[in-house]
Amino acid sequence: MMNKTKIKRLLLSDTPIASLQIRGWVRTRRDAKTFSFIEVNDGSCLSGIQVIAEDSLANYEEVRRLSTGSAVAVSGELRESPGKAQKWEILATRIHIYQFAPEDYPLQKKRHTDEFLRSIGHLRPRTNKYGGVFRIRSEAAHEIHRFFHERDFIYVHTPILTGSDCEGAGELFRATTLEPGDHKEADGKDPYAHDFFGQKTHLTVSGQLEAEMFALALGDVYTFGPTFRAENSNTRRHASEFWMVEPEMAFCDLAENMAFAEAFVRHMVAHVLTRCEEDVGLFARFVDKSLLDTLGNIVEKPFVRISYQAAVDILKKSTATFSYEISYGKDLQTEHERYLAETHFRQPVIVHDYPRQIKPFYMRVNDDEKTVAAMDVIVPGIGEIIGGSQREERADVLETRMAETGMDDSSYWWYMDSRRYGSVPHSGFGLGFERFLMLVTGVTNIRDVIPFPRTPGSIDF
RNA sequence: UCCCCAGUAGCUCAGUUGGCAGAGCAGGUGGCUGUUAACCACCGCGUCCGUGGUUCGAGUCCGCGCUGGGGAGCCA
Repeated sequence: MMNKTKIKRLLLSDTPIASLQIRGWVRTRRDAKTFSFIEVNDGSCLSGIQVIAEDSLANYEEVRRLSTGSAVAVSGELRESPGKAQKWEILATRIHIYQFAPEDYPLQKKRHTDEFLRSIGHLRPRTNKYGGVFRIRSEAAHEIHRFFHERDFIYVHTPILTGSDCEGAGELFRATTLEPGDHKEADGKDPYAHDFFGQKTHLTVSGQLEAEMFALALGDVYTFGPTFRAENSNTRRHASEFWMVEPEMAFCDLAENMAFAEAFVRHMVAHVLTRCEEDVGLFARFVDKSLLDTLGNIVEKPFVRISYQAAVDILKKSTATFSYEISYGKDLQTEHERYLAETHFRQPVIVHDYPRQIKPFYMRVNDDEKTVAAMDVIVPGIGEIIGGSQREERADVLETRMAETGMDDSSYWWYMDSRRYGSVPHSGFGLGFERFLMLVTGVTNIRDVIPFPRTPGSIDF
């Protein structure tokens, strides 16, 4: 059996090839008098390759019936194409048909709406746009690991199942083997005593606290995996299951943290621009005309850095009208963040040093006692893509903060321990992987950068 | 969870003051052609989201529900 060749490799060839085989799916077929043009795509890249099927083929009558979506193996010769639109084509010597796609194949040779394609999520990766999204997703995921590995970060697999009652970020999904009725316990005892882990258990909302423990042992670490939020968020920027990249660095303060976050985002954008050029080109042409400008801007210009106080001052002075009042001590609203990144600065902005009362317990209290060493990276079009902070390393201050934010510190004894035995300044952040993908593709709905998205009321496929 | 918009052929949509359900694409047949979102001719294609109401008559107006989308909140 002849080995199959990926179309991606063939298109890069600088010489004809006498004999090869490709396997893929028919995108379109056009008939000429004595032969047929078949465009075959195998998913390895955006482009397909043009196959010339002459009427001398043994099964030419069948070949002429090949429809969009049909699966084939084509053996033949790679030769220069006399046509204008492509350099190479394959002159077929044999076409094996795995299966015809019948006429009710939902994907046509035309533009479909994203809404329709979501309803056929099992087929949409066969389209140009979604093939591109998921090739870019794969390339970016791979590069994240390479980026950290190159910088001597240790990759930590933090748990998906957690016993922490509250990790300080959002609503949690319950994980249980109990049946719904079993949760009632007549004698007033903890109903979860009989559950699988003997206590209330949830899906993780962040690997940060566990990552901190490893940073305080291994220096620089990161996690990259799924996280779950049971929030009833119905927006194009939220999903119930999404992936986060969370570096955590010992001996690192907020300024170093911000510098690292910026370097990370810029590296990733630059990498996608060069390594996924063809797919990014598709998005720049059909999805977001300003995509290349936006991404070039991110790669070339340093991010703006302003304190929360300065951001509030800018917003107060601005002539723009906001539906939410802006005042010191209140969190920035989406409209405020968008104004900063899209109207005022027109480039990514890092806002830092937020009021302590609007931020979680683990963020380090600054010397002014009023603010914490937090930072958010806001990018045009997406909003917040990174949230991070320097962590509170002082045990007594941390205890105060936990009390202040109404947390039960008994379940965090292990977290507190890390502040008793060789505690050091350390920092980290979380990058929403899907939001990054929205940024580099121009895709405006998070459901369209996740293979099988989970959102409130929707868990098909 | 709140506010707004939408749901008509396989897909994308039009459908006027309420009066016989339409087009393009896809599919089928034939023609033409080193074509490339091919082209030309002909053919078929409907639970007008569901439900109740108003009316001589509802795709169209009204109530309720379902689904999808956008915005907000929450957040990454």
